[in-house]
Amino acid sequence: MAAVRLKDVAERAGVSIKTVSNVVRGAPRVSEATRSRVMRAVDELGYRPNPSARRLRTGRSGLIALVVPELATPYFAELAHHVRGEATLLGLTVLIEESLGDAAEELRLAGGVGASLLDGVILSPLRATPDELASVTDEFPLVLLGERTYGRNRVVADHVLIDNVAAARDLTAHLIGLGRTRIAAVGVDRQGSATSRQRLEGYQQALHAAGLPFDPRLAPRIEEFDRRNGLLAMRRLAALPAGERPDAVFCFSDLLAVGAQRALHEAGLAIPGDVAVAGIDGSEEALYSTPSLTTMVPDKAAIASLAVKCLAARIRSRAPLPFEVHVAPHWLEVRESTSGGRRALDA
Amino acid sequence: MAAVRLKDVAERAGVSIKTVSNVVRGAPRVSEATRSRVMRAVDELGYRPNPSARRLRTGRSGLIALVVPELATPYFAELAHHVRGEATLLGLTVLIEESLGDAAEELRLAGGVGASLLDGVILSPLRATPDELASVTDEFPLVLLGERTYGRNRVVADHVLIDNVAAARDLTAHLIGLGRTRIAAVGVDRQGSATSRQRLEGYQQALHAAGLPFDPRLAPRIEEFDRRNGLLAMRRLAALPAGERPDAVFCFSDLLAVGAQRALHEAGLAIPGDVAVAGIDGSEEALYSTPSLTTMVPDKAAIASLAVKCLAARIRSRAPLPFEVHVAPHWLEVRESTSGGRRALDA
DNA sequence: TCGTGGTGTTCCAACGTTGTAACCGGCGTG
DNA sequence: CACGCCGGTTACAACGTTGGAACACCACGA
Repeated sequence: MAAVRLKDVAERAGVSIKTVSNVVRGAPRVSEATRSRVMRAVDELGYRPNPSARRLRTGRSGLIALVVPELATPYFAELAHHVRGEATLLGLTVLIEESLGDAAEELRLAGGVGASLLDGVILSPLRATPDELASVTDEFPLVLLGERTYGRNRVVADHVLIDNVAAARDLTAHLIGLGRTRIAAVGVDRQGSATSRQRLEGYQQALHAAGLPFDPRLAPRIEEFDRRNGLLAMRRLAALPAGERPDAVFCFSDLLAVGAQRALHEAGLAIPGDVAVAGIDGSEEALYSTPSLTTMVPDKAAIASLAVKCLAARIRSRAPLPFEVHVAPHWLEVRESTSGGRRALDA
Repeated sequence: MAAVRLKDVAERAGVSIKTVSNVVRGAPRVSEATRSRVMRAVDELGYRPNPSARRLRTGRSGLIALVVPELATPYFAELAHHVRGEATLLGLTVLIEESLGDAAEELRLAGGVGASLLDGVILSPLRATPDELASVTDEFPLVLLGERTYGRNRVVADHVLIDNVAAARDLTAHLIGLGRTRIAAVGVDRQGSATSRQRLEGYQQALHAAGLPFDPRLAPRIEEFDRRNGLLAMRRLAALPAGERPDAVFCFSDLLAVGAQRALHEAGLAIPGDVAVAGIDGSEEALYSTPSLTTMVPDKAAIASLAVKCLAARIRSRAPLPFEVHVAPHWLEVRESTSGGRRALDA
């Protein structure tokens, strides 16, 4: 608490308030003598600048928000972890918000909540469309994760993403490479989110390249990317007549894959003997599941780093920069759920 | 960004700034006529109060922090989710911080970071001792999760916790009730955190009540409550000579249990046939693991609710209230990892 | 000796809000 | 009819900080 103000420090050091302000902000034009004298007074009194006053005066709060659909989703929790770390490096504080998959809430949060509380927002949109978000983006620094403009040519905001189509294509190709021919895709959502569409696209490309037909029955619709939906979808797939049952499942998230594994376990089907399973996210949960889960890993550290740096740059320059699209790397981790066997993890 | 101020609204409504302020704050002494006129102006201009200015004037920011060791831990992610929900109900915004298990960082964050940014803090301490935290607590609203004073009689802060000793005792008793006699405890940490000590205590109480000896070799020391430590600890336990190997494992977290299950899987031991496994946390991951994991569930919603309400009360009353200790309920979920079988989840 | 220029410091005002006190008008009461 | 009271409104100052202009000081060259 200790309401130590610039004024107190100034009196102690025998200089004016403004000089103390100059020192603590690291402004130039301060002699070494006064600087050290002021710093000593700062340390002795334990002065900490008042963020509200600073914000009121400068219009900058040093506060950014990360908006994710759901914090308890491992992927977003891990991402939040990385974003926080990256932001701390840049002297920014991160406010984490949940949209809970509500489009209106996403739009509200994209605009900066209490507007003048935040300098900028990193948003992982689930329902809100690029067009809707475009209205915010001229006035307020906003970086989008994993979305991309469709339909129109113009980019409406900064984007950081992985190549979802390629990731899905490569993962499907991996399953095809195992000799599987009836490959299901679990993750086509009813609302038609961009992520879902892109992964379906990659999946279809891989099927097509291998001369395999696309069977809509193997691409059931789901509501959310969570364990429960994976479980329910896989139960239905496992219940298909013998010849029509899939021999591999490409899940659009690790959580879906974990749910699918559970359904296969209940149905008494072997993984990968009867059905191979793969996910996307690179969550630690996937590594430790039984069997360990093959997954396509987005480089979360890179995504976080690019997003924070991009946002920081946009905040710094008030002038409207052209929007950028950054693509983060991804890679495949092949594990027991597609390769079989029982290896010790190197943990 | 639409810098609409009280002044703008006042001009539009033809009243003074202060009257507008009174209206938006819901202060009494405003006639219905002016109230509606002002509200209309507010809506038309899209006025949003400036949090920084408000905070500067009132000393309240409506911002609280939740400090957890690690966001990517499912338990804390779920807890954060609940805390956010509860705080939103009370009109508070939550800033989520990670201490990364560093005592100094915990102390710094307990003090409110930039002090004057936050109204209060909910801290889940891992390393910092109650005595260290006591220095903060007189000056700054602080609620602790899951710690409790030891050694001294005085309570140094508000606490919200579950009865860890009882939870551990009941869970161990459950394992004993299955007829197991060599029950390992995975979760004794080197730093001797309060949580770890309390759970060990409950474990020992249950052993004692059943007339079973305490074998220190079955209570290996670990570093963290994560999957990796569970894996490594269980590997060592599984490598014990036949007669000394445990036939059940009580893990102090679900993550440890998941790691332990993985080690048993690698060692070719059956769960629960050879070794029964149980955890604490009630994470969703535990429900979907293979086999599904018996776990002691802390009522996270209750913990979050109690913590937020307690903190809000302390913030409201500047006067030093006596410290309170709230105990949240917990219950046992018995699943395949101790009961055997293969049931369909009712999801 | 006086300017000149640069360097270091101070003074003033303002950011948007709210608490306090003062103000105004109308009503009920003596 | 005068007075006091109270509901409703306004004026003013202050919260802690920083940008800009003004100011003092020193060394230097004219």
